[in-house]
Amino acid sequence: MTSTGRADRTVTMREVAERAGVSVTTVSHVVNDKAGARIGAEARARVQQAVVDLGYRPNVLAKNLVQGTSAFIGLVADSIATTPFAGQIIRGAQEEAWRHGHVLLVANTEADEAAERDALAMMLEYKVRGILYSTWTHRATQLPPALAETDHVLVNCYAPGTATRAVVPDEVAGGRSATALLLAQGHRRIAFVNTTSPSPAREGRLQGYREAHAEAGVEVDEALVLDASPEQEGGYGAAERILALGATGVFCHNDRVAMGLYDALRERGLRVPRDMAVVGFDNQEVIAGHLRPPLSTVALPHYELGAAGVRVLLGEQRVEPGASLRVACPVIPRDSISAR
Amino acid sequence: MTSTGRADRTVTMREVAERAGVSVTTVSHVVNDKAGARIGAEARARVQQAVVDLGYRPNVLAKNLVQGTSAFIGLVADSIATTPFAGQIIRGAQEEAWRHGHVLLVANTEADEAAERDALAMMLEYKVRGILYSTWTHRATQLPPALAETDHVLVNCYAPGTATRAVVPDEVAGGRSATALLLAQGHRRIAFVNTTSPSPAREGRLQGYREAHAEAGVEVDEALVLDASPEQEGGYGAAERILALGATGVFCHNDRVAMGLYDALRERGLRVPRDMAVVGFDNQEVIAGHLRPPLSTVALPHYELGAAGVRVLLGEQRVEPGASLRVACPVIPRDSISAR
DNA sequence: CTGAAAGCGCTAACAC
DNA sequence: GTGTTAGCGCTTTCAG
Repeated sequence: MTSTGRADRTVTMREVAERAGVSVTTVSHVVNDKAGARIGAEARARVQQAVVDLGYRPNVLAKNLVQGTSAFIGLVADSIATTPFAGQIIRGAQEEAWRHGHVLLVANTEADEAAERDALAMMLEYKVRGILYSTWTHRATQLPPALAETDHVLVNCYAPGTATRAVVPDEVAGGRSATALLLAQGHRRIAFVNTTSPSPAREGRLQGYREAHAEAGVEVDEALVLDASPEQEGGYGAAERILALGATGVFCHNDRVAMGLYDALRERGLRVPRDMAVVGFDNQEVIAGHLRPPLSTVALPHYELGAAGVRVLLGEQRVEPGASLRVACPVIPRDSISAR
Repeated sequence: MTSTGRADRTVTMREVAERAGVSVTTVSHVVNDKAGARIGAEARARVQQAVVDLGYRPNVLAKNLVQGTSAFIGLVADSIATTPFAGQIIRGAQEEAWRHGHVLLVANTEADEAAERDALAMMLEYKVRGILYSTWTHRATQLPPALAETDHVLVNCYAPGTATRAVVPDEVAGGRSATALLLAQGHRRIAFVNTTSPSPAREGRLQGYREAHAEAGVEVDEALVLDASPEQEGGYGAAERILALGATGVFCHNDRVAMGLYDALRERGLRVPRDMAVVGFDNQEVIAGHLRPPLSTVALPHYELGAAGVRVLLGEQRVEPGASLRVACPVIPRDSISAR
């Protein structure tokens, strides 16, 4: 009657014990490969056979209960929609959690306060090991009080003036890399189309832009720094000004802005990179990899943010209370900066 | 000493009972708002006060154990990366699960068999109520054996020749809608840039294209049906052929193809929609909403797929064994089909 | 080497 | 109205 059981009625350890003719203790020992447990080869084999025959699956919930620890890590995200970004954070967190034998409980709040309260309550009731509180876009945030009831770390956001640990992208270094890409090609008049909305990305990338110039010994003409809405429309609309400034290269606040800029340039019969070198930010796959020519950009490390968040939470990676771990933004060079 | 407790050491029901001077049963009754339980107003108040004072959070794991039911629903996804699509399925499933008092356990397998086995094992050990098995792109799939150990439904995929229930997008109706959009504007020579990869999307949308023509009493010139790789590059490359065919409107297999086509048209000095009306598919926000002009398209109902999957799993929505629930693909009209 | 027994935090009869 | 009691499936001393 050896068949991989379909657990209509869930098989318990006691049943395995009975079938193997041993006690539950013995079953527990062999199932968990207990270190200091000396089980006879014969008994062990019988147990293993019974496990297979019955299609036994341990009940983690019961195990957690008796051990007083759960292997849950909660991830609350303010948005999962719109872009692949949140998905990457989830993926990074999930895979890293797994690697450490933990399981991710995901809750999406769409920035709704009630949903957030419910989500946290739920996680606390599941006795999570800790909570990752993440936002879709890098920003400062207020901490919901319930977070204090368990260990937590912020992902892609930070709480100024608190002792909370955070994991965020290194915007400054990213801005520096993006600008350096252009500088390295010999560009000296590099426009920067920054976003209009105040954010760490806005400040950080601008600072990076300045630092890169300083490192290269190039003076920044502040007139080259523009603001535009951080979408295709913004980039499209900025083209005129960029051209008027005599820039030969442009660092765009994000890939969508670059996409809009591409359109505007094309309409004027200008070619990238021959007439204008362009660098984006975000590495939004659907866009950056498929523009003509493919867009050089700097990637936002969402996967890494999620993964690092888990490591910090589990104490695998140390971050001082109140400090932020800055994760590097890798450069993705493509064809928009040098003719081939 | 009324303070919202920070649960360093987790507070149990027994402690609440002691503080309130009642038995655990009473606490259980008031905490769960038990229907047939007559608890004195006085005792109830004392319990509620104790709950607050101690910062008590029920332990769902223990509750699940005794009740023999868990509130977990597993969602295994083959990919969470690349696009926002998987994210939307997750979001739909998560929110619908919540609405029914359930919690989503997410596992990402990146199409890796071992990861998939582990994911299923994990979910089974957590005694999930059922599993949603989803793929990133609509397709036929093989069922991993472990799935048979619990209730399950397929999301965005299907298993031909099995009794498994599935929830998939209605590609045919979607293709029909997209084509009808063009037909309604008076277009009679409508090119269809289909994908080169065999898939339900390829067959379904083509059938929809034909059906729409039939309904409008327009003969289909088969020469108007082209194949191209389902990305920007494919659309860009198809422009020449489309123009040669004398089409006045194009239905693109997806938004990315449409984006590539836009580029090619612009390079030739042609305008959308004046010189060519364009309709996409997928409603990939980052693209469709921000092309110039914004692209009319048909949305893939990923959120709904996830939500419907949960409903089917929980028996809220009936689907015959072996059958597929087809979810409508809503039309998203924008400016790419008629001059304003 | 193996088993008996206690108990994790909670619910659900069933007494009182 | 409220308390007692017996488990849920499992781990873990502690005996044998």
